[in-house]
Amino acid sequence: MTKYTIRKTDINKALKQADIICKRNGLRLTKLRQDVLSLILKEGGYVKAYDLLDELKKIDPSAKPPTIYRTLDFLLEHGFIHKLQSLNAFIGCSHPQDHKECYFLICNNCQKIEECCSKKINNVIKNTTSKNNFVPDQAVLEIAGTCQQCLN
Amino acid sequence: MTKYTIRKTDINKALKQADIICKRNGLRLTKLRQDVLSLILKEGGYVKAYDLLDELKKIDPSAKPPTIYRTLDFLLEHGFIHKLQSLNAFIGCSHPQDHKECYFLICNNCQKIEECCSKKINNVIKNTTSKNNFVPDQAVLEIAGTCQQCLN
DNA sequence: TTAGTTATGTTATAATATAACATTTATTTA
DNA sequence: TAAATAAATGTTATATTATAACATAACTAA
Ligand SMILES: [Zn+2]
Ligand SMILES: [Zn+2]
Ligand SMILES: [Zn+2]
Ligand SMILES: [Zn+2]
Repeated sequence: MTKYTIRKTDINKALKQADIICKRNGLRLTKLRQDVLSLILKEGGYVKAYDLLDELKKIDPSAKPPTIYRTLDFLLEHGFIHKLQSLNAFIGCSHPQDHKECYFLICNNCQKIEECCSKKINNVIKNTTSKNNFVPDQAVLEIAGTCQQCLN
Repeated sequence: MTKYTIRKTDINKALKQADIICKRNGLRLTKLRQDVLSLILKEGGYVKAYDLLDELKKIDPSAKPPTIYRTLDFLLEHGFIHKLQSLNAFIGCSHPQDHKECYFLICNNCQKIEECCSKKINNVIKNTTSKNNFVPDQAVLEIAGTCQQCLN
C-alpha cells in the first residue's frame, strides 16, 4: 500500500506539478483554477464547496456557486482533486497522475483523510466483478473508521 | 461472489422478512415505514428521495421532506435499504441481515444496480487498511461500469 | 393513570448543485 | 492582422438534497 499525505511544504510542489501536467496536455490552468486548487491544497483535509466559495470570495468577491463548481469540475476531470462521495466534499490529490485506483481512509474521530493506492485492492475488484461479467470503469471506495493516531 | 437481484415476486417476501426482523429486535415497522419500504422495493432499481416523496404523497398527501428522510433513516439504520453515495439515491436490500460487506455494481448504460457481497473483497480491505494501522468500520464501495447485458 | 419514550406533523430553512444565457478571453484559420 | 471559433468566466435564477426546531400524537412501561 502506498500512502500519501499532503504536507504544507508540498503545496507549491503540487501546484507546479499541476502546471506541468496542464502544459503537457494542452490544458489551461487559469488564475481562477490555480487559486481554487491552491485553496484546496492549503486546506490540508477535505473541504466543502461552499466553504471553498467563501474562501475564494476573499480573493474574488464576485465568485458565485457556478464559479466554484465549474472549477471543481475541471480539477476533478483532470485528477488534481477528488470528490469524497460519502461526505459531499473535495480533497486535493498529492500525486496527480492518471490514477483511478485510489481510495480513502476517513477517520470518524479526527476527520483526517488518507488517500491510498493499492494494486491489490484494485485487482480483487477487477477479478471479482469480471466473474460477475461486469466491466468496471470507476470505483468509489471510501472506508470510514479510526486512524492510527486516534487509536492511541 | 454472491449476487442479489430483487424480483417483483420477492417484494412481499422482503416485506415479511422486514416485519420478522423488526419484531425480533423490538423495532416498530409502522404503516409509514412499510409503505415507504414497499415503494422502494417496488421501484426495482434505485430511487431518489424526492421522487419517493412524490410517490408517498399519492398514499399520504400530507407527506413532506422530513417524513421521507426520517423514514429513510430508519430503514437505512436497520439495513432494509442502502444509500448509493455516488448517486444520492436509495435502493432496497434483498437480504436485510446484519451485513456491512455489500457493495454495488452500477451500470452507466442501463442504470441497473447490482448489490453484491464478497468476503474476499472485505478481507482484502481489512488486511490492507490494517497494514496502514486503520480500523475500518464501514466501507462504501460503488463500482460504475458496464453490466453483462449492456456488453452484448 | 401518568410519566416517559418514540414516532409523526409542520414550518421553515440550510446545504448542495445546475440550467441558461451573456460576456470576455484565448486560439485558430483565413 | 482580422475575423471566426472555441473555451472560460460572469451572472441570474432555480433545482435538488437534506435538516433544524418545535408541536402533536401514539405507543410503552410503571
Ligand atoms: Zn489522487
Ligand atoms: Zn483520527
Ligand atoms: Zn444489503
Ligand atoms: Zn447495463
